[in-house]
Amino acid sequence: MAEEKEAARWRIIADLLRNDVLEDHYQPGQALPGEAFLASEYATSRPTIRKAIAQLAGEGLLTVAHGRGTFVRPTPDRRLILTGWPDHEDLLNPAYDPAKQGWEHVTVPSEAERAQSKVTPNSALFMTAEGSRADILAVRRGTMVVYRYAYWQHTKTRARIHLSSYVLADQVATIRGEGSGREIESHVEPEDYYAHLERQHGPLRWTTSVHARMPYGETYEDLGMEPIGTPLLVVRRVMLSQHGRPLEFTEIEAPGDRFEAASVSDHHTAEPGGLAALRV
Amino acid sequence: MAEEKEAARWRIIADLLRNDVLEDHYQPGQALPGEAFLASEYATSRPTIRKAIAQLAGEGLLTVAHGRGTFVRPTPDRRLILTGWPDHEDLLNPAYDPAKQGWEHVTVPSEAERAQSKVTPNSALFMTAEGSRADILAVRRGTMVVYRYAYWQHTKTRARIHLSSYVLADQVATIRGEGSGREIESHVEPEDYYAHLERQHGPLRWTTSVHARMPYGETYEDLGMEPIGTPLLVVRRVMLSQHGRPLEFTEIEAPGDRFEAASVSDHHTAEPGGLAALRV
DNA sequence: AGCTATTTGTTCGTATGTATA
DNA sequence: TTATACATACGAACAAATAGC
Repeated sequence: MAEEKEAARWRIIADLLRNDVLEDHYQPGQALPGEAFLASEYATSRPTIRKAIAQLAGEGLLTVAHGRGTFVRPTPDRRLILTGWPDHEDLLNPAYDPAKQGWEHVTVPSEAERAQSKVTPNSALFMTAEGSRADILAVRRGTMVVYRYAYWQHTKTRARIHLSSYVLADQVATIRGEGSGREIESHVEPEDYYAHLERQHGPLRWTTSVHARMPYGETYEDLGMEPIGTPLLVVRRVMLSQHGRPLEFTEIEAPGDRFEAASVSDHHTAEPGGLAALRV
Repeated sequence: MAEEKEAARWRIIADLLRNDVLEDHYQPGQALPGEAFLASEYATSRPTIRKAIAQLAGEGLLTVAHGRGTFVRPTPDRRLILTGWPDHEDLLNPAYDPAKQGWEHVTVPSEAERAQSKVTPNSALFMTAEGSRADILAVRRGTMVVYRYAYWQHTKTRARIHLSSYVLADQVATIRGEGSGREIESHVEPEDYYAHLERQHGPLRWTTSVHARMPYGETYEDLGMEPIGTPLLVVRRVMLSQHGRPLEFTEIEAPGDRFEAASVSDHHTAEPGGLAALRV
């Protein structure tokens, strides 16, 4: 017969605490007993209690606040990011006003630090495509693209998102030479990117994808996320020529606990209430 | 002027190690030096190193294996879950064969444990709606629904997903009485749920939503996920009557590092290669 | 404003257990 | 079997953030 190998103590305690949280033994927002109290309660040491709490925080169930206590994490309603709408706007167009969807531009902490940088929100920067950017646009690494970005904040809920866009550079500019000797002559203004691409390649096709990953680095602060236990939702919309060639893609990064992506089969009926959702 | 408050040592080390990983200083799959070595390398203690490593594991960058070492987590290609297709099949229909999409039924660890349970995959169980299930179907908690579930495994990649479905019980059965004295007379077989609902309420409308959360409990084992640092991708497809009344919804839970949800604007062109994607 | 009590955060040393090669 | 690696656990001390007076 199989020996009953007992689980680690911190795991047992985590299971007990998780049960208490899921069974509404503690209400959302409510503080748990202090670590010292729990340690004596479960006849163990503080490090063991902390390990159990860290586990539940990583599962998104608890939030730990230095000097204040440990709390059951409230689960806010998720705002909608509506995909698959018939019309596709250039959200990174400098002339685009997010206010009509209930959003406003914001400056995030990491931007404030590098204020002297060359890149600024909604400006267009020529750079080389690397990694997944190159893959999505189906070009070699090193191919030139135009990068634009912005941070938006939802006016009511103050939830933030990060938007970025990559346009194949040779679609909007003439590039001479190679490497560092490259010369770029832009002949399309960022205000006209989408109109220009549609004239050149229309009718356009679009694909949308949604995935999730764990955030790291400055993303937490920039998007005002919980430092642990919250995934990052990534929505990508790719513009394709009628022959299937990728021309541009827009990426939205949003805190996974505050947003969901949704689509409806019928666009003529039942628009979810007014400014509630972001259409992308 | 602002005092430079130094970050915690484990945080500094985590930043350094993260840089090494992201800069491909260590290759995916490669082992990092042992904890003891790193501790002496950074002139600190093993617990501090472990804290830094735990942070990066939570960010999905490292995988720690007991007795083997710490490794850079390989990022597998994500399989597609294609949403918004014109046809909507009942994936929980006992007659539905997942093999035609390249999948097979599997029994997961938590099922094996409760083998004597009344619920079995692809059987229909009458139960009461609670929490988000009730919200999605827009019914009061306690309203009866029919619950079905299954676990599928992708034949090639062995990636697993969890499917479940909830049908409003009064659509497929007659319910007499209240509470525990309730009597249920089912007059539609699970094989005919979708056809029956379409006859009663067609033409149908559909919405799809995608969100992410952190998994907990047995989900890790059941879906064969990394125990930390991987979000759970949740895809929900809701069947609505033409008047907007929710009748059923299907939910897919998938490991966030191995799946993404995608949709295309044009269904007539460029189906992504054969059996590659799950259409939902 | 300052002081104090409370609570979580960081770090170390140390010991022992368990999985893997 | 042995060596190596990670896992668990305890105790202790001090730092830092917060709340209340």
